[in-house]
Amino acid sequence: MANAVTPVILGLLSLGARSGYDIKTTVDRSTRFFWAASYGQIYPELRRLEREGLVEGEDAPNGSRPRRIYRLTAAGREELESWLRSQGQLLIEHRDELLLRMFFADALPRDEALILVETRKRIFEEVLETLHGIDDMPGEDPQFVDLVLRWGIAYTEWETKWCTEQLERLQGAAATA
Amino acid sequence: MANAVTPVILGLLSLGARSGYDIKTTVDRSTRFFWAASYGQIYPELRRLEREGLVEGEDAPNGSRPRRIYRLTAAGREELESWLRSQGQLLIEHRDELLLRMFFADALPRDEALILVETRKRIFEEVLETLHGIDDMPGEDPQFVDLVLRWGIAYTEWETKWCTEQLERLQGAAATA
DNA sequence: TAGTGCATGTAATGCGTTACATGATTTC
DNA sequence: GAAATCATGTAACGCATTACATGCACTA
Repeated sequence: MANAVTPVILGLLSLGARSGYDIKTTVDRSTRFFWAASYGQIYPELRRLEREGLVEGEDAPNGSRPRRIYRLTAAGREELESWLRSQGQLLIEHRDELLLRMFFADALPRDEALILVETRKRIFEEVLETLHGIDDMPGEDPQFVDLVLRWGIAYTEWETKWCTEQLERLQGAAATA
Repeated sequence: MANAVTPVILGLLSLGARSGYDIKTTVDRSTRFFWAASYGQIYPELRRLEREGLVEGEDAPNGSRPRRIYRLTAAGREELESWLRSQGQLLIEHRDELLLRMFFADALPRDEALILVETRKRIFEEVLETLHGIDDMPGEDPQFVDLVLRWGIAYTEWETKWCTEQLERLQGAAATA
């Protein structure tokens, strides 16, 4: 995989032919929660993948508005499957500024520190609404696409639950202190 | 906050004076799970923060081996607190290649797709061991530092539990199909 | 005395995001 | 007819990682 968008492009095309614009739109509704992608990566990579023979582009203009949809070639599907089966080190990288703030919350008075936990809870509640909105969208998703959406909802619910529990615990401790 | 390491540096110095090397070592045992930092960021930023008067460096060589430890100034503490209290958009960004693979697992035969879930479970079990190792390290942590470590352990346990449940569900579904 | 850990530092590299440019089509 | 959406594309920018350079101190 040449770069970070490569598997996203091959993967999304395995679910159906799409334009670069479609890929970006789909990413923004699905993988962006754990794997983002921008136009600046997608368009150059599509052309590179076509040169390499992993995808095939076809002009499909809407009237005189240009449009090019890509489909996976046999070689592209093989490449995708080989990535899915690969054993190497897989990347997990989180940047979570809310956690970072909680980590240093000892520098604040206790009541203000607790607000940070409340804020985290509120933000995940908002994410949960977004995810339910996606879940309610019409159309059947492939099984594992759906599985990952379930994961997102379950994870987000877990986060809000954790915040609630910790707030109770910390506030309880304050009462008995 | 000028860049991504700034809050980490100010935050860690709020817990005690440290050298750049110490900061990197501490980050690698703590925040790196949700906020990484490299030497290439830390050393230049320490000097910038000193120029700005947010930290104060003092030479503290070990024999003839040079060493410089930094402490937070009053201005630095204010900057940290103001960041902790800031209301703006806070960044949450995940890159999780294991989830990405699960998302596209429909491209594989079912039994191989399930292996991806098993792999995810195994990897989080390994992370859990790492975290227990950190937890077992001697020394008292400040309350919120400890809270975030608890978070890490609880989150990782949740991940393994989720994988176990989904494997059971998916294997059960296969049996009745 | 060889290897590991302590300690600082930077240059090169690689990469992704942001911002901008352009223009057609659909919707209100 | 204005605004939003569809659609493609790239140049500039910012930023973090990687890799390298250097050298002392401790320990097996």
